[in-house]
Amino acid sequence: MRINQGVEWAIHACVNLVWIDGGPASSARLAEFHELPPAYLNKQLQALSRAGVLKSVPGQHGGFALARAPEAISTLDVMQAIEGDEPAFRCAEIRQRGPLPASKASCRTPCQINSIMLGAEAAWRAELDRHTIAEIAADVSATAPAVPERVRRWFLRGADRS
Amino acid sequence: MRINQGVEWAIHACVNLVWIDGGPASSARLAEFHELPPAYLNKQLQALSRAGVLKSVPGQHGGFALARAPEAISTLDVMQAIEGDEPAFRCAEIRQRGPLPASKASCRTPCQINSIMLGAEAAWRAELDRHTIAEIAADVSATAPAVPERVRRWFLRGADRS
DNA sequence: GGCTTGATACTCGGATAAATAGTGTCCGAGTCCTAGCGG
DNA sequence: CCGCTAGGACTCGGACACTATTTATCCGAGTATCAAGCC
Repeated sequence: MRINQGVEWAIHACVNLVWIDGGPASSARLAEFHELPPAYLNKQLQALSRAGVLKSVPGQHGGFALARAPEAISTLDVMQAIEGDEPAFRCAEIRQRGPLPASKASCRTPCQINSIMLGAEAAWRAELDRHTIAEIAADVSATAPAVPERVRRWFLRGADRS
Repeated sequence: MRINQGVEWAIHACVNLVWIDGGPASSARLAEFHELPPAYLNKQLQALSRAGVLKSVPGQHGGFALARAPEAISTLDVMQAIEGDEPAFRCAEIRQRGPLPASKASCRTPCQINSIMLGAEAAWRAELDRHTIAEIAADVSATAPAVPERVRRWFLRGADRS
């Protein structure tokens, strides 16, 4: 089992967007900042756009911008946007197969294994939901106060360069 | 992201082993009970054996048996035996790359994103660790009291048939 | 009759192929900006 | 001088290859069982 690399990329991108005041930045430029493959990052950001986390701005000075306040974007939102909202564990209901299948009456209640797995995933998501993009940005600027301004300048300089 | 199907199979297999009093059952027979590919289930059970959850008994009337009491086997144990113990989220430290890499002083503290992700996974594992094989078996026999005995008979009948 | 010994049937165990999900790339549709043209 | 228009450059967006992981399978090594032969 492995979480998509894109999740990490997307969160970093969102944090960077916070520091440039949510203003639109192109996927190419966001990718350049972390030496990522631009087209693939673009694909991830598209997913975030579809999920309503980001909004895409077409045109020359377009790009991706935060769709709402960073306090209202949790890491879970980003995660689900990229991974999809289907659970990691999918019960195949094998208890209903084989020479001694579970009776239909038994299957009225969901499979215990499934319940446990889904419960654990719920705990996992709840923990992710407790942390927002704004919180991450605040943490970083607490440990390295100069970073946000430097990042902002780098993105603006790029805008000037064009 | 997707959890290995083998996890579900392995837990079902463990529960069945509880009902036949932990006695050894061959992977072929365990597979037959749920219409699973025998060789592949065998592979999963091998992983559990390596992890010390099951013990393998070679020879004619051999198979796999619980290595310890079902109360001492959590769903997390089974999960980690099959999925491995490396975290689902692996930070690539992309903050250290690109034109504006994070300073080494900043990297003294772990990446905030990584911390959040690992914390969420810890919550997930903790939840899985709260449930044991014995608990699942008890739940099933509470909703369908006849099942354990019927399963036990089926496995024993198989032993007789040989 | 009891013990040794060999064959046998069954088990696990790891090495080896298909299928699927993740990773990465490409080019087209659409939009905004800019520069030139006419009024 | 001001408004209109055509062109261009840049953006997202989804369709198309490539790689790694998961899924599935096969055959060999090893062991307990069992039966026959020997003491």
